[in-house]
Amino acid sequence: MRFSQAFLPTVKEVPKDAVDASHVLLLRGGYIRMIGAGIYEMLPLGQRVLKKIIAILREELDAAGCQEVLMPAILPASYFQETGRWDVYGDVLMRLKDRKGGDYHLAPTHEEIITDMVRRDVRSYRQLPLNLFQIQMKYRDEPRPRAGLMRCREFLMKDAYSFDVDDAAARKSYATMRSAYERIFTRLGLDFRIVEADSGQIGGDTSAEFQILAQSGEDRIVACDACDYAANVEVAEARIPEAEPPKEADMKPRELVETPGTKTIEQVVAFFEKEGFGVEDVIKSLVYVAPKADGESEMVMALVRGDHEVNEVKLARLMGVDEVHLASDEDVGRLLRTKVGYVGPVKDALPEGVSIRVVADHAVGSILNGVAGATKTQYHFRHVNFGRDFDAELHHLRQVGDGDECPRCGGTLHAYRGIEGGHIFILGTHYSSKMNATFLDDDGEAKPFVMGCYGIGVTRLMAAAIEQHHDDDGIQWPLSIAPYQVIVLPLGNDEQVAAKAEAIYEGLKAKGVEVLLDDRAERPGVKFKDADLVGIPLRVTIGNRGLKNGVAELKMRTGADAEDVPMDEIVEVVAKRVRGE
RNA sequence: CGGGGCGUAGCGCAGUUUGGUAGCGCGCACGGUUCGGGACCGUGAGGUCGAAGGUUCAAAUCCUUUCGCCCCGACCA
Repeated sequence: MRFSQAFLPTVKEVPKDAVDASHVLLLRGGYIRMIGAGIYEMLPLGQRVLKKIIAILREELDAAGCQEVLMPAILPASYFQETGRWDVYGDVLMRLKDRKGGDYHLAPTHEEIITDMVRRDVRSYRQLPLNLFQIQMKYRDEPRPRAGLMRCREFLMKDAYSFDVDDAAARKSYATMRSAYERIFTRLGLDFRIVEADSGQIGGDTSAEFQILAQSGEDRIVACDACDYAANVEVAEARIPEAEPPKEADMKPRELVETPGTKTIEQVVAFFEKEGFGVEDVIKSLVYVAPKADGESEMVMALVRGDHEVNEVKLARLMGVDEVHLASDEDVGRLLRTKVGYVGPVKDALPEGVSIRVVADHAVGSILNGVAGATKTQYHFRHVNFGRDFDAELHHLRQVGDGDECPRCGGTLHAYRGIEGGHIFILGTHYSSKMNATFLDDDGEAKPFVMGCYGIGVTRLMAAAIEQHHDDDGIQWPLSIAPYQVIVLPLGNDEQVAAKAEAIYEGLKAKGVEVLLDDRAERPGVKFKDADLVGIPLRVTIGNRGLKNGVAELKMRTGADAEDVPMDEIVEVVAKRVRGE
């Protein structure tokens, strides 16, 4: 492609609304343009990158035995009504009506449709296993689209769905997809971790996220430095340190202390620190509301050490609900007759007749002579002990963080930020049983398909790759997904230089290399800046200087230095480099 | 949904407090000089100031309503 003919509008100034590196560089580099919140156009360069990613996906999925299908983006409401997601999805679903007033929506994901597709035509175990995938736009009215392609309302997604006869077979499909994903992410040039994760609304018991490590990632994960344990902090566990429970003999008498103006842990610590108490002596008591499916809700008191945070996903699992949220000041006042900030678990201090479930993190069980709220506004207790002063169910309840011990091997966990690039699930019969999708097994019985689903956010990967591969000057595409592999820069207006560049351009094209020739009548500085911004992996520069010595300059986008290559070898050298030789 | 910010030329912004002929930089077009890290000089095109209503002799500027975008939080296969 000739730069002079390319629709490749690069921009010098940073667009006002872009913050993250990938967003800024995709806009500046002429890859995408925004049309509305979370809605983008792909310009030619962006489309080329997408096609590269898609090609890798297709190759690896085909190799894994998957078959590609295409499903409608616009769906009648009936399918999501069958599984209840018409209601569950709430405002995230882009709903619309046709001229007759019928309910439709844009597909945020396709489990129902694929299940329907399979139940129509698959009747026998002999037709299984089956793994179907699609690559297409999906639609979610996100509460907050952000960061360019990172979180969009319309986004390109690859989803695969497996159908098996039983759990064992489903696990096999899952394992196959897991290794296919490892190959895919590796080929995309991404530094990633496979982490244990919460399955969320989609259901199912086994799932893993493919997290792309990046400072700007929305997710927080931990990974062990000694074994391959890695998990999203939502579900991460840490080894419980072998701590002696407090001995009766060491317990001091509990005392009520007036502590005005100490609503936060920080204030409590400041108040008690001259007496030798630290933040790890404080018992943080938080009241949560767990809304049950039947509309009722239960209150629960969750205890963690002062320097720890409650893991709300784990708390919700513990309570058997989808989610929990902190109780409002009013809720707390009504139940415990105290202000938020002075809540505590001490039994004797709770208002008469009040009973509340109390759950605590293991670390709370081993605090000796701790500090806790007195369930009385402006008061705390000192010398509070588990067992003597309060009871609680001990669980893994806190958020795991950097420096915690690995639950598997005792190694050290490190914290990272990640971008969720893929998520694979074993769904079981969650959808198939609701939708009465069954096959006849070899014993002659009708059984629901055992399903799995496997998603990759294609447009998001494009952004994630940039988050991981850029510098101050621009993008540094991995060779496997770069829009062009090589950019040829003739400098100055020397006709011989132009002719030489032309020859190299043609030579590379003839060898199947994807080349961009910057034949614009621009000054050298402009061409260099644009080449760096756009992020083409290999750069061949031809100038007067080199021409005199019979050499072209070859530079990797990621490298610091350029090397001189004899003019008559440059095509072959570059072609080899592109082939990875 | 809560908090904050912003809509003025293709892009980035000033002008709004204190109403009075809409400006700057980049980009774009033309001419000239220049040519290895976003050159310089000259000329020029380009704006119903997000939209609607109101106040006023007069509104980018004041008032009301409304739409959109960004950031933080809540939320999120």
